Formats: sequence, C-alpha cells, structure tokens
Amino acid sequence: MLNDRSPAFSQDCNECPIRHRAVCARCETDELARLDEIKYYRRFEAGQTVIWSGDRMDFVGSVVSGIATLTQTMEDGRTQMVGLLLPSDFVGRPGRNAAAYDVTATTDLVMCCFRKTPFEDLMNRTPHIAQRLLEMTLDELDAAREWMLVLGRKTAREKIASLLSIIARRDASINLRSATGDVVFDLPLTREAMADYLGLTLETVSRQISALRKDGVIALEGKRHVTVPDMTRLLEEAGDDADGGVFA
Amino acid sequence: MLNDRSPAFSQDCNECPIRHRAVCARCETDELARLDEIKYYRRFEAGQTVIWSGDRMDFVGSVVSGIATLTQTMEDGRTQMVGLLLPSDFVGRPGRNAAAYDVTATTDLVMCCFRKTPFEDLMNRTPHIAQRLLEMTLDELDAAREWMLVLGRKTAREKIASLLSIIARRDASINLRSATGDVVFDLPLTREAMADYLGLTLETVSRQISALRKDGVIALEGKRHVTVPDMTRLLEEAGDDADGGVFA
DNA sequence: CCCATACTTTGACCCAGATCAAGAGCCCCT
DNA sequence: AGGGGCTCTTGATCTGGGTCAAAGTATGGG
Repeated sequence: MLNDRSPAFSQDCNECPIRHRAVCARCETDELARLDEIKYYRRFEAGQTVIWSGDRMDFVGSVVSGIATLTQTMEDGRTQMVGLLLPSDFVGRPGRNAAAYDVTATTDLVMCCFRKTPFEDLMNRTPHIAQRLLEMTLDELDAAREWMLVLGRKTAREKIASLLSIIARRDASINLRSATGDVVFDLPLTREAMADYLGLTLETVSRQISALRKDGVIALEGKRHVTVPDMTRLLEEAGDDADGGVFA
Repeated sequence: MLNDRSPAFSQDCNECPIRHRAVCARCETDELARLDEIKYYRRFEAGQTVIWSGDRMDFVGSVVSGIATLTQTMEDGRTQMVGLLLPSDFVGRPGRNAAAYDVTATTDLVMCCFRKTPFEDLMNRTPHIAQRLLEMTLDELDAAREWMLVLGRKTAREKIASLLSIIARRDASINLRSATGDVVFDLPLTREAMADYLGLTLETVSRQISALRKDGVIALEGKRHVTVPDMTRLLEEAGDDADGGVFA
C-alpha cells in the first residue's frame, strides 16, 4: 500500500498526508520513493505532549489521524491556542531548530514524520516540495488571520459559533449527514481547550453553548456530540459573510 | 544602482526588498537580472487603498518605504487589523487571484511590484525564490500566532505595551538611540488604527497610553513621538518573556 | 459497587473595557 | 483671523464576560 505510486494513490492517500499534500502528483516517482524511505511514524496518547515550546525540534511531519493543538503560554499560566492540527495538517519548520509553541495531542494521535536534515536535503532537490509547503503555509496564515478577527472583535457567542463552524467544516465526519440533512459531529476539544482557542474562560464557553442549544441553533447529545439542524443559521450566529462555503 | 549585482548589494539593498529578502545572494546573477526586468514601482498616498478584499489581485510585491495595513471587516463595520506591512515585508499570494483582506496605505507608500504571471514563471525556474518566500511566510505565521496570544489573553495595558515593543523593534528609526540610550520612534498609526490592531476601542488605547506615560514607562512629545527610557520595563509591561531580544 | 478524578453546568457577583458624551489641540483652507 | 475637519483626551456610566463557588455527571479503578 505505502509503495503504491499510481496517480490515483497520490490523490487519495490518507496514510501519509505529507506525500499527498506536500508533494502531490507533480514530483517524479523517484522523489516519492525517497520520501517513503525517510519517513517514520510516531504515536501519541491523548494528553501527551509532542514537543515543548523552545525545545529542539529535529523533525517535521503531518498528522495522519487524531488531533493536536499548538499553544502559547505566558509565565503566569495564561494560555492561548494558536493552531489546531487536524489530519493532513503539517507542523514543523525547515531551517529552524527550536519549536515556537507547545504541541499537544488532544486525542490519540499518529504523525508521519521526517527527520529534518534528510527532509531539507530532499526539499532542496525537489522544488515542488517547497512550493507545496509554501501553499500550505499561506493557507495557515490566512486561517490564522481569520482567527485574529474572531479573537479581537467577536462576542463570546459569535466565537463559539465560529469554532463550531470551523470544526464542522474540517472534521472528517462532517461528510456524514443524517437522513434529514443535519450536520453532525463530535467536539474534539474539552470546554477548557475551546476556551483557550477562543480567548474565553471555560465557564463562558459552557454558558454560550447552553445558550445556543436553548435557542435551537445546535442540539447536544451528551457533552460532545453536536447536531446542527441549519448550518446557515450557525454561520449567521458566527457573524460570517453569508456565502456559506461548502454548506451553501 | 539597480543593476549592481555585487554580493554587498544584495545584502544591503533597500531599493528592492524582494530582491534582498526573497532572493538573496543564493540565486544566479541571471535570475536577479530577470527580477529587475519584470519589477515596477507603485506609489500610494496616506489613506489610499492598495486593494480591497475580494478584488482581483494580479500582482505581488513588497514595501519599499512607508507603512501599509492588512485589515478584515465584518458587515456591521467591526474591523480587525491582521497585519502590519513595514519596509521589506512581502504581500500577495502566488497561485491565488483574490485578495483576502483590505490593504491600505497608512503613510505615503512605495511598493516594488511584480505582475503575478511572470513572477510565478520566474519562481518555477528559480527554486530559491519559493524557498525564501516559504521562510518569509513562516515568519509571518509565527508573528500572526504571537499576535493571537496578544489578542486572546492580554490586558489592554499589556496590549499597548506589546504594540509599542513591536514597533520599536521593527521601526527603522529604532537604530537611532538618543545620547542617553533611550529608544525613540514615531508611532506610524492613529489611535484608531492601534485599536483595530489590538481589538480595543480608541478611547481605551488613549487611556492606556496616558497611563503608561504617567507611570514613566514611556514619554510622549506631541501625540506620536515616543521615548522609551527603559526597554526592559516596557517588555515587562507587555508580559513578554524577559529575554529582551535585540534590547537585552 | 463505591469512590476518586476529571469534566461540565449553573448561579451570584464584580470589574476591565465598551459606550456615550464633551471638549481640547492641530492643521489646512479661505 | 476664523472656521471646519480631524485626531486625541478625559469623564461618567454601563455591561459582557471574568471570577468565585458549588453542585451535577461521566468514567475508570480498586
């Protein structure tokens, strides 16, 4: 399976996202084979730290399954999540040795990693890797800037609705809609982690989720399982431009 | 001057930042010459809009002199600044046609631009351009994420101190210290623009600046000219890790 | 089965920063 | 000089979300 180099494979590969996302079908077969040679897998349990901010980071890699968070912490303990890594997201920085933020697994996590030196060598010989990484990084930058609007200007309710929209949009299980067309997914984060993402306290997160439930914007089963009967309504609550994206 | 291709030039060039920052001395002379062939300059007056979010953007470029801001706006008018472009900063996205945010000149502005198609062609033939752009984009991503911590978790006073630190660090005139070692610079933004960067109101910005002045953290001459007698103190006020960076 | 631990909800109260309002300083134009 | 825009400051008041506190709910271990 991992050695299949057909075009179809490089389209559909979930097994090794860097291969699919960073390299795609544009590179020659030999380079793909080289990537396979130097890659390795790492597994983490929920709650485990992948790397601490400031530590030496001698690898780059992407998420195969599970969810990881990037967080920054002040000396007094205030914490802000600065990124959410879902399957196929890339982490690590060619050309720099220290991690800039804590990376933590919030669920069981599998990453596809490359030791930095061989990866950089390969990147130098394979222009498309740098170009693909550039595209991915620009996407992340756009996402980070969009999040700055959420953090700086949105109300607590809008923040929650924005987070739910993003998770709905990106969570793989979103592809499964119920018979009635509802959007259904599981929250991969605790209330505290959501608070850290949104610049709120966990109490406010809890209150706003309750409020959205009372107002019929979402339905909850247990603490984590969310049903969105009307995605357009949720996007309105988030204060987003009403284009609706994939849900239009 | 613009045709000087000595190594010293590519180190010191202020005239065409993309050449210095995106290409540097690693590329061959021919490619540098090609960059010179396709570049052109654009001038904007203070307050003028470079491009509106959503508009077709058929160029990329970098700031030669002056200051521009990237902002996002909600329908109801709430706006968040998501980036500050100082001289040598790059803007634009190879491979995408629509601008993702408003770009506005806040001072008189000169940009060094490249039409997108020839730039992309050149990038495809010159791997170092993509690699250098990747580095620059990763820097911007780190800065954006650092700003997320400011927006999400810092108090108004800390936000102001953080902004002043960043401007002090990046403003070219910082290199000029007064005889006593004070750090001196001009604020390139109105109170309202600072508020939009920090997720505050302009009244709060004004009050916090007054408070910092009263407490002797900064001194003001007129509305815009700032003197910082003790940079370490300012960084403490910003809640930053006390490494001090260039000011240590 | 019961307890410990971690996560979540809800209530009561408070405060940092928003909002509303009034001037003050400044620059440019006529 | 005098006005008309700006930008900026300062005061008074209000409020969204933080803080503190307590109780509810899973889940897993002994």
